[in-house]
Amino acid sequence: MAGKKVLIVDDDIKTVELVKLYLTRDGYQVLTAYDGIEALRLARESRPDLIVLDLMLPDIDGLEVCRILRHESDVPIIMLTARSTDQDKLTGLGLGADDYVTKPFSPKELAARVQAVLRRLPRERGPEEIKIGELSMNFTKHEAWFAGKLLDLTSVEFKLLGVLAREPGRVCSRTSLIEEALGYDFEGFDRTIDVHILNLRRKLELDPSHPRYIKTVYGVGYKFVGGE
Amino acid sequence: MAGKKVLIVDDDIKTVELVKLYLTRDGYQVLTAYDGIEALRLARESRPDLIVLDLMLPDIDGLEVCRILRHESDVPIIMLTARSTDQDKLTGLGLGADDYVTKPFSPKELAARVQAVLRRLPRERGPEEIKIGELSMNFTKHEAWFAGKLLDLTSVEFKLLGVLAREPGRVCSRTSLIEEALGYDFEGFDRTIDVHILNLRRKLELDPSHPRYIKTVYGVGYKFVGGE
DNA sequence: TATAATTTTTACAATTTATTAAGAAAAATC
DNA sequence: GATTTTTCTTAATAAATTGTAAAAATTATA
Repeated sequence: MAGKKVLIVDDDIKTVELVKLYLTRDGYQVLTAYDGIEALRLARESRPDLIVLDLMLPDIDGLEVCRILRHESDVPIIMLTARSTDQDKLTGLGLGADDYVTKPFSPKELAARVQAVLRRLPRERGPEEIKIGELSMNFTKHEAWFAGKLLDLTSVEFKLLGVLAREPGRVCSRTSLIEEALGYDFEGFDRTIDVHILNLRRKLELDPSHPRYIKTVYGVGYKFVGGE
Repeated sequence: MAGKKVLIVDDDIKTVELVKLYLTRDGYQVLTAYDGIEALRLARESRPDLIVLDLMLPDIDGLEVCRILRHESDVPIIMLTARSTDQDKLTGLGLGADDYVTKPFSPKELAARVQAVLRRLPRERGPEEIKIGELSMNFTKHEAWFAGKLLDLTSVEFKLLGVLAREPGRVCSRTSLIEEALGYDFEGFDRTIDVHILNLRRKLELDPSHPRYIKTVYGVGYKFVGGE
């Protein structure tokens, strides 16, 4: 596998260079940014596999950058914080960073953590690409293709289709779809799923009223089938 | 079905009380412990159906408690951990907790996870696919095939056939069929089963008036036989 | 802040399934 | 063979589930 891309964001050039040195030595492809704006631009453009993000940045707060990125992708983030007390505040905020490292840190330790976070990814996320019949989904690119065409899905639709398509044929109850696609903390109703299913069908079924791919199992839930 | 027993172990009274409130509201019977010793004693004595276990405990470490319990039973355990990084260490240790929840958590989310873990238990116990003679049933796909053809069953018919076919030859009374297929809270009449059996026979018997597979045991109930 | 996009809720229609009831048929009992 | 009990079958009704459109709420973006 070609070296994975890591984006380092910190306003201190020395820190950036030091970390870059270590990560490059470990075979990573390293991108750097010195402020939040640049970080967001690079993150969107180059789609790094991991981001090391400092809390204190000259323009946008690191917190804010983290929050924005979290809404756009699942890219793992390691937060650099000044004091260990900050860490608790951060975890409290439920930002969903994958790890926290307290400054000052040894670059070696950070490199080890980068490796650790990247190593556990595939286990947690499943394959990053699947194909079932005419459907193919790429989870790193966040793209779904059907019958040769790129589908324009919202993020909820994408997640929902992902859950269904990862196990073709398996019936998923609305409850399990909510847990897996919307999260355990979702507080809404079952029927929300119906509407998303309806919208999905409109986007990928030739005849949405007589679906060939996203099937209803009356009284149980929904399932995705290859279209046989 | 009577509420299942859940044991909550945490040294923080507020956390325990909050979780207890939510689980009680969901119909669970809740036991509580504030240290490892007490947790072990209660687990052995009361045999809860699930344990919510904090990692940090005043006397014995939560890790140790988990390890000990794992040697004594298969009771599902949900671990509460301080930071997501701890989770990896734990999974790495192969402790075999059934789920991990990072603090701070929403009590609602934890309640949902408790329910999810308990729900998937029975499915894990019974096989998800069975074959008896010409009949095969796949419970995750919710499909029943007979003589090479996919049967178009309603969800009650599917459940009914599942109960019968999981133990071929065993006679099931209408009462037990109702309990297992329609649920303990069903308030209707025995005769409902007769109609479902009739409909099932029409779907899988060559000659529904002279059934070869779904047999009537006069005065007792019904049974499924391989067709010998 | 205003605007657009997305997500969720609501409400009602359409559909499917479950249940009941009641007479006919079959089996057991006397 | 008549009687009683149990099961089978049909058909009408009730109940539950799903589909759909549109409004409301939320969230992202300019």
